[in-house]
Amino acid sequence: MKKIDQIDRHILQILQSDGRTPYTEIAHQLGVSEGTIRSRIARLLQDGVFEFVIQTNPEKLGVHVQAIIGLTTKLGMQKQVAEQLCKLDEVRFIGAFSGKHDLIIRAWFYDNDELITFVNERLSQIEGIVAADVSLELKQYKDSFSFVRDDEVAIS
Amino acid sequence: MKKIDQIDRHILQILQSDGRTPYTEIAHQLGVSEGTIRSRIARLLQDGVFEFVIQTNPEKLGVHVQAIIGLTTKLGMQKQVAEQLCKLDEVRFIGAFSGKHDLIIRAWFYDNDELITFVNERLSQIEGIVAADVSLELKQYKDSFSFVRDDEVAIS
DNA sequence: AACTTTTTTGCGATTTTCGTAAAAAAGCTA
DNA sequence: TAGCTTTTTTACGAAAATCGCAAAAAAGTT
Repeated sequence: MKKIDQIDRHILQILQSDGRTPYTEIAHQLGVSEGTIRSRIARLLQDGVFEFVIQTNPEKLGVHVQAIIGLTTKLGMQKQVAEQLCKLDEVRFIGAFSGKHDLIIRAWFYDNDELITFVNERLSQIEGIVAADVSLELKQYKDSFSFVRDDEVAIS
Repeated sequence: MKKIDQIDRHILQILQSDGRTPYTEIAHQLGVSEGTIRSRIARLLQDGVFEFVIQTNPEKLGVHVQAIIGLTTKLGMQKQVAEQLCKLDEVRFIGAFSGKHDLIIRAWFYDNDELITFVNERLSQIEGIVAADVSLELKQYKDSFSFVRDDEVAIS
């Protein structure tokens, strides 16, 4: 995989604020040709550096309840539990962690009922989960998923 | 704000797997005109239902360390702490929660040194943080941020 | 049923993307 | 460093997508 340079970072920075910016526009901003932007984006996608996606606003879709759940798993069953969890649409994040909990997941629900049902019926049926520590999200202050720091892009 | 219907959900579902799908292509898949897709997307963006963004792969950008940190804040200072944290580029998620921790944040770093520096120098300088409980991410199984369940989109 | 409002469609003009070959730049070797 | 190879950028016509907007259709109201 080729090294990512300043031009690449600049492209990523522009796309993280609007993933649909035309290549011609990016080219104009960076002072290079459209073809350059095109081939670089193709390479970055090829190398799996980034993907074009959308970020939906949960509230606007009626998703009023989000939770972070710390899970304790039976020794040796962590991977298997994670794989089961991956299948669930309500679960948006799953990670293995050092610390109090073996797995930490983040999930979203239309309402409290759905959350309760999830914990009582869905989680309890997954073999290998020993304990679940639920934290209800009361307010979200920030949520981003693209990592190109402003100070890493030279101002041109 | 207008109600979101099946066509809107279908549009969102397509865009969540490729945020750069041409409107003509979406129109073709749904059997409506390009103009319909265009006006609906304009409305959804207008209403703040979703945004076009990119998702970067942390590892590919040299971000090898991610952590979830549970924070305990001094009573009445939670909002103020959250606002300070928002300014930090390393912090990708901040939420207020019920449960053991008042705030839970997720942050990313190039290496362990940066994480240590973050906890010791950055966090410690924020007025109102009483305790920080760090969990290191060992492996990520899933991470998505668009909520349109497959079963909510009628197969056409 | 008649009227109003909203949504969809159609289509030409404009803009963007795509394919590709030539030019330029960057690397490499002796 | 000159000469050669590989990679990247540029240029530009063809194809495709987006845009602007007016007419038609559909949905909602009284």
